[in-house]
Amino acid sequence: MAHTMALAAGELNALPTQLVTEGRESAARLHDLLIGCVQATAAGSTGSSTLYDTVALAEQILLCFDCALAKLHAVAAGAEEDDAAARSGGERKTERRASNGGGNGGRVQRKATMDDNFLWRKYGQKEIKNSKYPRFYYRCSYKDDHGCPATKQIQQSETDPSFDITYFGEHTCRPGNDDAAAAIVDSSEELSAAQLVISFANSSGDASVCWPCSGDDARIKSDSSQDSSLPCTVNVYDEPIMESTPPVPGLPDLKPMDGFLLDGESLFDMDELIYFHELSAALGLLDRDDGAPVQSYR
DNA sequence: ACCATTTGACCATG
DNA sequence: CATGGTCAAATGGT
Repeated sequence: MAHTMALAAGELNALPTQLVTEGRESAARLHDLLIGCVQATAAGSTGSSTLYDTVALAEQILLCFDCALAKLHAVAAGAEEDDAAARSGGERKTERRASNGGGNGGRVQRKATMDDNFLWRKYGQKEIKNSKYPRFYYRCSYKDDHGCPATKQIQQSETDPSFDITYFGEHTCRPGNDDAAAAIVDSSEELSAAQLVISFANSSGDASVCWPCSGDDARIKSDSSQDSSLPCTVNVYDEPIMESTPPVPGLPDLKPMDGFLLDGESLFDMDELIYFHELSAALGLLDRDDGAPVQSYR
């Protein structure tokens, strides 16, 4: 392997994913070479069962890497929200939101599998009438530092294993205004393409949902352009989808993480690691062929 | 000791 | 008055 260099302390977080990614790429190349051997062998003879076994082994290695990548990212995505709270400063007195209880206009609803990229502090939880699941209330951890008015509400959907996340207000805690906030965004921007492969639960892309200052959100901003203070909702799929993924016949109980990643849309591809159109669709940035509404106003 | 989360109470709205 | 959103003291983790 090529990764025997000393590790910088700052790389400890990102490196496991990078290592696994590169390991997977190496396995993919091995798999390609073996496929080439199989084809060459099959052209002249009946083929070697040992060779087929080797190809199967390579495929299993690939699957292991896929699963490892997905799990790595799942852990990272889960830790991120925890870190969000953990890294925030102390809470002080806060103001009641001006729009509290009062007529919110529209709301943008999106389907996504990623977390956002902000630091949130939970400030409340409420049982909602006629709803099976409680609603959780979060506000931006930088509300105190930057007066950031952004809040979000999370509630598990009653109809599917997703979470409805409704955002209120705009983030004013921009990168550069605060070291911690900048560090978060910087780290997300350093995510490799390979990480994106498995990281539709990743936080980086979703930041644009309610961060009109970032580059990608022009479309979203325009979609909810009536008023930037209007709330928007994101449906986030969680682990249960992954668990519903059927086992792969003939292989150990290792499951491709496609369900976890894209609601069953795609498995990793050796040649094209990033499906930007699918990513965009998953993010609700593009209209989908199936006509499913990915954005709506209420 | 500090800080984030929990949770009951309080407040605003319809 | 019912409901949802927020506050803030209590609690627990590090």
